[in-house]
Order: sequence, then C-alpha cells, then structure tokens
Amino acid sequence: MSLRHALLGLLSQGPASGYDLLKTFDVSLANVWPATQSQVYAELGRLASAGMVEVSAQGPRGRKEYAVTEAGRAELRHWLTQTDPGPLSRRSEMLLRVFFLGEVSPEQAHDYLRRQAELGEERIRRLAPLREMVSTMDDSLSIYGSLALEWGMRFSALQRDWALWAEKEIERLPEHRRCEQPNTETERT
Amino acid sequence: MSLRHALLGLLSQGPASGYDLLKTFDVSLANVWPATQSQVYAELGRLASAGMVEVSAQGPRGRKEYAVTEAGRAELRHWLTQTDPGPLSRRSEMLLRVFFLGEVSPEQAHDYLRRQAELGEERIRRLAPLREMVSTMDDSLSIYGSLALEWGMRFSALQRDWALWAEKEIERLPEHRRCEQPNTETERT
DNA sequence: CCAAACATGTAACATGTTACATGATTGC
DNA sequence: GCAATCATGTAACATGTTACATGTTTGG
Repeated sequence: MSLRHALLGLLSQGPASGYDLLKTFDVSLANVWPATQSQVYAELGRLASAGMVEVSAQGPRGRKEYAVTEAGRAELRHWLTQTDPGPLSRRSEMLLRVFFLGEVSPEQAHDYLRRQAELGEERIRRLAPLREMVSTMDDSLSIYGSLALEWGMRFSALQRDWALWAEKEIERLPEHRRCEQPNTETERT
Repeated sequence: MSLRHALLGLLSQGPASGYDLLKTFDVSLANVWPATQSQVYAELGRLASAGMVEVSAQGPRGRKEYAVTEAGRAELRHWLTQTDPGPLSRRSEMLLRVFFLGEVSPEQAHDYLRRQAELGEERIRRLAPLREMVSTMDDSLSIYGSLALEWGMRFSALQRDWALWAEKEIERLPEHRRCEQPNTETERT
C-alpha cells in the first residue's frame, strides 16, 4: 500500500490537488513509483476518509486542494522509520528471458544481451541531463531525489556492463549444445 | 502476462506437473519471477485451453504432467526474440522512501541508508554460495541461471555501495533545514 | 496407522491499468 | 468562439496474494 505513502510524502511538501500530484508523479516519481490518474484520485478519497489528509482549499473547476493532517504525517514517519521495505520488488522480465535463452540460437541470445546493454546505455544518456536540472533546485524533494537519480545512473551502468559481460560469457560456452532448430521465428498469429 | 512465458520456458526443459513447476519457481526463479500455487495451476489451465501445453501423462494422486506443444514453443521463441521487455519493472519502495527522507531526522535518514547498505551486503552473502552450486550442474537452466545470479550479485553490490555513498552525501548537506520535530515516532494505532 | 509430502483446485481480496465519461476555465 | 489545459471521477479488466478446501500416496 505504498501509493498511500507516496501521496502523503508529496503532500507533506505542501498542499496540492490530485491534478498537481499527478504531474509530480509523471516528473519526479515516474521512475520510482509510477501511478495513474485513477489511482491517485481514488487513494486521495481513501486518505481523506481515513483522516490522513483534508481538503484545505477549493479552486475553480471543482479543484480540491488537499493538505496532510497530523495523523497523516505520523503515518508517513512511521512508514519511513519502520525501515525494511517489503523486499526489493523483484520480478524482472529481462532476467526471466535470460533463463530461457537456451531455447533460441546463440546468435539470437547474443542479440538479446547486446540489446540490453544498449538499453542500459540509453538510459544513462536519458538520465544524465536530469542531474544538471536538479542541482539548480533546492527543495527537499530534489535533494533526496538526486540520490535516487544517482541510483538510476548506477543501475543503468550495471545493466550495460553486466549484459556485455554476459554476452562474452555465452560466447565461450563449452560448445553450444541444442542447435535443433537454427531459427524458427518467422510468421505468427 | 509473463507468468505464461515462465511456464512455457520451464516446460520446454521437459514435461512437469504443476507441483514440480512450483518447486522450480521456489528454487530457480524465486528471485526473478516469483509465482504462487494458485497462479501456476490457473495459468496451466489457461495454457492447456490455448493449446500451448497438453497433458502428457497422468500419475498417482491426480498428478497431471504437462508438456509444451509446438504452438507453445513458438510462443516462447516469439516472446524471447520479440526483444524489448516491457520496460524494467521499476517501482522501488526503497527509493520511494529516499524521496521523503527529509521528513525525518538526519539520524533516522542516516540509519535508513545504513540499513539498506547492510541489506545489500546480506544479499551478497546469501547469493555467494549459490554460485558454487550452479557451477556443478550443467542443464541449460543453470547455465543461463548463473548469468542471472551474477546480475543479482552485482545488483546487491550496487545497493550496498550506493547506500554508503548516499549516507555520506546527506551528511555534508548544506546545513540541515527542517528540524521542526526532532523525533515523533513513538506510539501508534 | 499416521505424519509428511504429494497434488490440485477455488474464493476473496488488494492492486494496478486502460478506457470511458464529463465538465469548467483560460488564453488566443 | 474554440482549442488546450485544468480537473475529477467511474467501470471493466488483468494480475497477484492469501486463505480455504480437499483428497491421495508413501515411508517409517
């Protein structure tokens, strides 16, 4: 139930509407905890019912600005200090595929890993410019957000380096068994 | 819908029952694509309806052994070569918390990062012995599985190193603003 | 004989995604 | 006036988790 805490966290930086929060999700939290519009509005409603946020102002177009309550702040702090995040949210489609790379030709396996290396590299290039951007801001979110950004950079480098290593690794595989069907990815439904 | 492909992948190593597959999930795939019993049996049913697997033998206790069909193999290969995994499954509770570390005291933030470093270290120690184990086996799953294992080792090291770096980073934060409430994590509902 | 392991399945619930539906205000 | 943006909400569906429910075989 961490969307709840994401919302409490954002609101603890100051009051905002669902619409505002949504934009923050798209910008700051997109790579860490994405959320859809439906989710945000629904959860805001639940948080209000639970007394963790309250409507602090109303604007045009039915705009409702929410502010976190003391109960909400307490919940946020509790979540933050009650350390141990439910174990890293594992489940990697990328790695799952690796397990079954023996089902395709060595060339295809090679291509797959090469592609993963490229994706890592691309991600690095995509994140790099953000570094400069956040360094010019100084709200609490950006400061700590830049730690998350650094994580993303390191993670992307890991992906790239690991994929390049793995590529070489399968090359020197004690003769490639399993060459029954050299290539059978042609037409499909 | 990758559970489907995980099952096809496992069955392509040889026929197995839901019960067998479940054990494989607990052992090999646990860190990459966990699945529950309910999920496995349900998906096997769907795969059978779709003609991607078929019951190849029946055993005692109602045991049904499934084998992948040619259609299933085609689907698996398609999935493997149709590269680009739906972007890395992001969503990290660990990083989400980092964003809001400004809400707790510097000491608590420090403790949090230190704990993350420890968890990384622990994970390294937990994975290390597996390395030896897989090197003695030689089925396709283990060979490629060891690539995934290496990824896990590198990932854990990343977590540890990053957390240690981040810990130092917040230490030298241009004076800690936000010291309204030094510590308010006491009793709770 | 009885416990452990084998073996399968269903139901209730939580979470997340996509698409639909609606309307008000602002700026040009 | 009209398009873009602001703004909120609901419904249908997919996926995943937990708990319940049941029965068989093997080995000691």
